[in-house]
Amino acid sequence: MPVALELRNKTTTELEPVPPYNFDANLHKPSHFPSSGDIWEKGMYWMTMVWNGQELGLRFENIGTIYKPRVRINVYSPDKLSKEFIDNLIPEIRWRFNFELDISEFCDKFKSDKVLGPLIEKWEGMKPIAASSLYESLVIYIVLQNATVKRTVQMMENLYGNFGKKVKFDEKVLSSFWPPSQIAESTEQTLRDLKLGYRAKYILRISEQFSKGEIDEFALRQKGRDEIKKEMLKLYGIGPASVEYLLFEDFYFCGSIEKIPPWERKIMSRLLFNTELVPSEKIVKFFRKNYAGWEKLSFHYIWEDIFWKRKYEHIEWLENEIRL
DNA sequence: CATCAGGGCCCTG
DNA sequence: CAGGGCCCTGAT
Repeated sequence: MPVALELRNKTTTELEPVPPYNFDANLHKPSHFPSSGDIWEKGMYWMTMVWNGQELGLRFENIGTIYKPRVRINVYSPDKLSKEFIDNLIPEIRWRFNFELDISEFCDKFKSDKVLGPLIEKWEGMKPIAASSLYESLVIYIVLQNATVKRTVQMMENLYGNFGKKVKFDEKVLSSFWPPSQIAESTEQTLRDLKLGYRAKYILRISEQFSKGEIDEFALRQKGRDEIKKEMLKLYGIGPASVEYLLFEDFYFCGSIEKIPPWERKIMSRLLFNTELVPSEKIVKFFRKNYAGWEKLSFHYIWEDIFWKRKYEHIEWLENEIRL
């Protein structure tokens, strides 16, 4: 493992997300698998980012409240960054951490709801957060496929170790992503040796497409849900389950649920119906009936809440559903 | 020891 | 449109 790249230069800025914005519930998603690419503590968040081919370290500090949100952001880099670079970076950060989306209507509408009310009380201002580039998200969804958490983590860390870099900033050493070309110039066998299995082909092809500039993430952000869905399904290795994640977590569409993965189905059956396993349609209908227009975001509140609980207390039945 | 499912997707018939 | 095959790993 090579020594970490030192990011000695620091640029600081302060930004104001659209309220309500819940710093901790947005910068940390306890349901996600652990990664060496970021660290969360209450009120503070560190992560790596590659922007215009430049490795960066980001540190977010909460200096506001839910209703008057304000975030201090340190951008760490090997050398001093130009004003142009920073001016370019800021809107991207605003997008990736979903500073712009206004969910006040959702919070107001359901704050007295029997199920959502108490959760909005706790997590008001929680939204979907991409944090990653589209390319990086696609890689993540591919290593999630047909794998347990442990295996996903293994694949992800193998990729970081082989193609990514370690960067050091603010006393933290974190893994940073690689540019798509890095994998595009690699081989399927190299990826298979990293234990990616049949996913090797998917990641290779998608890396090639991104490296050739065939996918314009910024243009996609301007398009509607159905068009994005159609475009993403064209990608080799991206099917309905991955698209379901993409539409919500990366493009921030908070409505309609179309597909529920098996483990989410089990956990939701338990939470909503106190039954071992109900049909997916029943869960979909529940959300459509009660939270039309906000189905996915509602799901998200229920989902992350149980994983927040899991951080601090042992939940026997849940442990049995999460295969490590 | 063998078998199998797991936070899917592709390909074939 | 259903179903087999695919990588790897740990559980049985």
